[in-house]
Amino acid sequence: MVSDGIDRLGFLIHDVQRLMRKRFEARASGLGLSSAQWRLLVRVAKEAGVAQARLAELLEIEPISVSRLVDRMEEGGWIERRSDAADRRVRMIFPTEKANAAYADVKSLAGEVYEESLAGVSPEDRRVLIRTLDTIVQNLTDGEASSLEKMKNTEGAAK
Amino acid sequence: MVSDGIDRLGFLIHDVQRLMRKRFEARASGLGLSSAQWRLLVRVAKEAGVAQARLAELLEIEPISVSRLVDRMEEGGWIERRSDAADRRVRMIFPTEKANAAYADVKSLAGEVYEESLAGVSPEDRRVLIRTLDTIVQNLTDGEASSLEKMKNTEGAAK
DNA sequence: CATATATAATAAGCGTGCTTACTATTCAAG
DNA sequence: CTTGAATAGTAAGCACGCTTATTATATATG
Repeated sequence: MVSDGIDRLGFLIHDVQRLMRKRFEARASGLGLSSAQWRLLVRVAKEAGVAQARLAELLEIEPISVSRLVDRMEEGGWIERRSDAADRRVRMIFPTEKANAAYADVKSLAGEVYEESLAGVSPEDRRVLIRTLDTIVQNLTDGEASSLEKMKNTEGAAK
Repeated sequence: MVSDGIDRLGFLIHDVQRLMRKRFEARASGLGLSSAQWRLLVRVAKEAGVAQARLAELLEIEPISVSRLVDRMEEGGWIERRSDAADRRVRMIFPTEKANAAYADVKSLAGEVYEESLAGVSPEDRRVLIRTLDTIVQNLTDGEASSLEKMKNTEGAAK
């Protein structure tokens, strides 16, 4: 019998994800971006001209989900599709000026939400949280989603 | 400036939630239940006859989401709607035999997924994880979700 | 009684994920 | 060259969350 509340882990993760997304969206709605959209925007801002299939890998969602996300972001003027002369199957995705301008805003918004989330949590506990979540991702990625596990260092590496 | 990877918190939470849900659904698909459905099922199993509005509170989702979830679960033979003679606006939700039988299975399935997720994580780190996630939920619930956060005491209250 | 407000549930429509199936294009093998 | 497999992207349709609006019922008040 666990007295740690491990039996609530799924509920907790679910709640935290939902609450964080909700709060972020409340902030970012002024910019006209959803969390899925800004997630994609960050990738495109860092790697202009990336193909949709590559975005699907990076975001770990299905290509069709990228397709429709890109549809709406193109309508919103955030990104631009261009054909690849070398491989005409490919649509290369570029950020617009508007997108590049919003990138910094969106990062500081996210930082605000993270700080609000972690109010009252000690630096040590924060480290344990991040480390443990990393472990969980690894545990659940190994052996199941065999192909895309190690491209994690595209985001948080810069120090 | 954080060097802890706090800037990845949103990504991590998002990934963990998605991976855990995915793995659970892979397991529970044999039972014909999604994670949203088993979440509701747990509540109904524990409190047969609960009203939909109360379920929305407990699950912290909107009444309309409960309504359509219940639609599908009724079709699937998991739950049953009955009218409340005392208040004809109310639909009381009852688990079927099938649901009660599946309840235990679903709990041990969840336990399996939790253990797989936490492989290699020390008991201390597990405690920190749960405690910190609880804190985050509190931090994000206070002050923003103004309408439905603290009405947990509607339980035994004035009738 | 009559009217106004509150509550329970639902309807309509959107965003974002999924699966399955399709077209267009590229590439490898005969 | 032709055939067939693999890849990039899209279409259709479903699940589950949301917001906003509507219907039915209950309750409070003039």
